[in-house]
Amino acid sequence: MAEFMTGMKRTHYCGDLRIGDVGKEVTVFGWVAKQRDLGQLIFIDLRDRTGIVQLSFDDSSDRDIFEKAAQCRSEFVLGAVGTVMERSSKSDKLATGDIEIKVTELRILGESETPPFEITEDCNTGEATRLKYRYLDLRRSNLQQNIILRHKIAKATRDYFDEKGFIEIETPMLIKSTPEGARDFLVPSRIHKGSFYALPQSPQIYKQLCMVAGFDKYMQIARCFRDEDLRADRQPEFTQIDIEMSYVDMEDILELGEGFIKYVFKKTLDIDIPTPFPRFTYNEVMERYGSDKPDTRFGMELFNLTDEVKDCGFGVFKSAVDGGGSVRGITAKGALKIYSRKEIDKLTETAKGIGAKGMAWIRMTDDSVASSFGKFMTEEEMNAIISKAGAEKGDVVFIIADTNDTQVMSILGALRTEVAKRLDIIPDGYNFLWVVEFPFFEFDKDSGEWVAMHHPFTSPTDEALNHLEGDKGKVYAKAYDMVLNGIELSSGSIRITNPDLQKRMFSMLGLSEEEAYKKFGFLTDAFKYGAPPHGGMGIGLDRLVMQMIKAPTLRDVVAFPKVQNASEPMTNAPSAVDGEQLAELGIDIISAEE
RNA sequence: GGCCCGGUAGUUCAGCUGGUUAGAACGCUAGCCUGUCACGCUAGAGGUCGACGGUUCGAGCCCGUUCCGGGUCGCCA
Repeated sequence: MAEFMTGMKRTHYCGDLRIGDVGKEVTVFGWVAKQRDLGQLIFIDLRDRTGIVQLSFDDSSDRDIFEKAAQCRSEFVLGAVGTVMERSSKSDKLATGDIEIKVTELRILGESETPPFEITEDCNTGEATRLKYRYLDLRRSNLQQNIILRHKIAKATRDYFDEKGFIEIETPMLIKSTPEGARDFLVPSRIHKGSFYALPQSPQIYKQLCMVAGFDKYMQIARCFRDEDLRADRQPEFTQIDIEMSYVDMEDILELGEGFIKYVFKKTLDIDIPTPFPRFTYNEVMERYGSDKPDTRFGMELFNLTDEVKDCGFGVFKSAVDGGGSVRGITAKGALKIYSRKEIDKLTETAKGIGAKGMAWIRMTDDSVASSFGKFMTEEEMNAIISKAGAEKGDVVFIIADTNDTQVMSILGALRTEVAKRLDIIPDGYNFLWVVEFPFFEFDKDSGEWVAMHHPFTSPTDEALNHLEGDKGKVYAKAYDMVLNGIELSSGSIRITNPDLQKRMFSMLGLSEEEAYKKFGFLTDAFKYGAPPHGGMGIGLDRLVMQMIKAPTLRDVVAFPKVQNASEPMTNAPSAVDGEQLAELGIDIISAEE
């Protein structure tokens, strides 16, 4: 039977006790991490969020306490009063290894069934089981440290922006659905049957209205929701450090963002991040890394073979070039041993999986140049390719050709990361960079139309204003992404505040004036009453924490995450609700899709 | 929705070409043990081999379907 803690008051956390505390009478609380019963001597490792301290029990002192200690099992909750003693045999594995508590009063405050997995730092139990018992998983010190670091980062974030004069403003969670971009999570209204709120994908519109309202500098650690499929770095609900400020241009925001990163890394990890961050245009990162969020911790940059092969005898290359596309490649240095023919075939399959029609290759062995297409090439052509590739003995070259240039680059971008992981050549470190000058429009091959790459309030560059209605492929946006080690950490833009320009943008996006007003009228109306120029950004807090501690997945930095099918294994959300609840909301029928 | 990987004791895994009673380690239970700290020793309990169906004299293993988990593509303005 569990006992009451009446009269006990904690004097110390377990992990805080040191040799200097010897002789003190202390009271500690925690969980039994381990009990070792040696017959007439019992040790209990007691754990709380700060660490572990050893309790010792001696048969020759108090018989009742000793028997109680013998009953203790893993994860029992204990309260213990005792004297801090220097250990006769010390442990260098614990921070508290020099001391132990000789217990004079012991209470079992909560018993525990045998837990479904051991609560240890190096627990290798499958994630599914751990997520089902997330509250136990979270007892593990490494996960606790993650969550505590997250708290510190959030605290540092508020401190930084507070110092810079930002005001944290809460924006609503129940908002109007605007079906652009990601899918909204919908919330039915009881009072307005048949109508729905949406959960915010970001506080975008409200923070812009805060600028119109005159708050000048806004920030919020804001929860955001997107009803899209999950990834290791994507959860349907996530937290964004959301920022907006008035009377700024892009430079001001980038500087603020860099300052923020520098501050947070220094405050929480004591790491110096050099600023300013390198800056690349969108076109440059695509050409060099095949990605709009490149990992620059390693090289293996893309090269362009279009000129070298435009007249060659290899039909695949030639027709790609003739069709308006390109032929590009990457060179994997010293990869010959790893990329056997069999491994190349596997990589080809990977490439096909991400949209490649095929993959050409060259293996630079000691005495020959083996390739999948050599027989179609003259020696000069082959030499030109090898020279452009910078390939030497021991290297393997991968080449992709397609009539779609962007496709070629992004496939190689994906292969570049894949190969680097396989070769294990990615060094530790934090490589920040900005990607700027994003194209405003993207040509959608399926529909044959130009579609916006950003939300419709993103400002085009000053230069683009002159030819907005001209070549859409040449219009660039005042948009910027902060990238860290191949992950998009932050995205932002300078907004349109000029009603005429906004009208032009809506019409270019194929939105009629009526439609635009229906969807965003409240914002464009607001801009009629004096809108300061403004811009901002949203920094993914979860991704930032994940990168800072080098966690492989977001689930390691979110206390109660969702799994791949968007459910929550502990509570089994989402779940069916009863008919009465639905009726009250005016939702009578749920029609099955199939 | 597509593709890839996985599911055997509480946990992590092994299980040969389909063949007798499905194993190991840790954990758990009981007993012994005065300086352990991955305590040690002895004994023991613990299994719908994810589920359903099929092939077979015989299925953990082969086939089909399905469920669950992970990754990824689509998707994420």
